Amino acid sequence: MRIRSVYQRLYKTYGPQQWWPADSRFEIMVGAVLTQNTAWVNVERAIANLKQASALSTEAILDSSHEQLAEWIRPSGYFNIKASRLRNFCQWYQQQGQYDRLKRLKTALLRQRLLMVNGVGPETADDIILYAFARKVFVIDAYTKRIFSRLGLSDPSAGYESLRAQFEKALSKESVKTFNEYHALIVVHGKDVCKVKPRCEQCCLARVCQRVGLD
DNA sequence: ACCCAGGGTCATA
DNA sequence: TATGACCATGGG
Repeated sequence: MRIRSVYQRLYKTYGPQQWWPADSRFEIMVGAVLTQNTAWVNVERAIANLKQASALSTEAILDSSHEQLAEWIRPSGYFNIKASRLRNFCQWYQQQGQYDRLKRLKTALLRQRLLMVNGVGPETADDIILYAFARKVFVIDAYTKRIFSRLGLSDPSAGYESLRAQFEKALSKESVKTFNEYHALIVVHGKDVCKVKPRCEQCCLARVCQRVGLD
């Protein structure tokens, strides 16, 4: 499996990323929702607003009005829809008994429950499961699809679940720490190897291969 | 001015 | 099942 050798190369080149950047598990979960299709620096501003208002908790978020919540998270974009999603998530989190209760669930069941929340899709759920619950799920994002498809290691038309299964099989003997670092390395340095989305297949492929050390 | 960022939902075919 | 529209801010 070359999925493992790509990891070795990335880790050796860039070192540990120490993810997820947050002060608490709840902050990770909030960040996972707010970062949907959004630059992280904007999420940081939104989270800073919540902290300054002492609103980074399920209670404060559930007690606030839609307008107030939307105003706090405005810098992260899509603020109306994300205000609803955050509220949905907090309702669910409260109802499920928060971390201490949820941590008892097996990974597959935890994932299934997370996906029931309107506003939490596969990637957001897996961010939460991996970084807040420290379970071995591999988060598939746009860079992962792009890079591995250009390396010829995955089918370009492969869906989320299929890719996830492929990675999790290849990394089944690895630790949670490896899952953690691998996704972080792809997100932080993925744009390094392939800056633009468009199709400079040749140059992108060449750069990816060079960085990652495959022929 | 244009493109994109640590996506997801819903309607349509 | 697979696209497309939509959400919306901020940096390059």
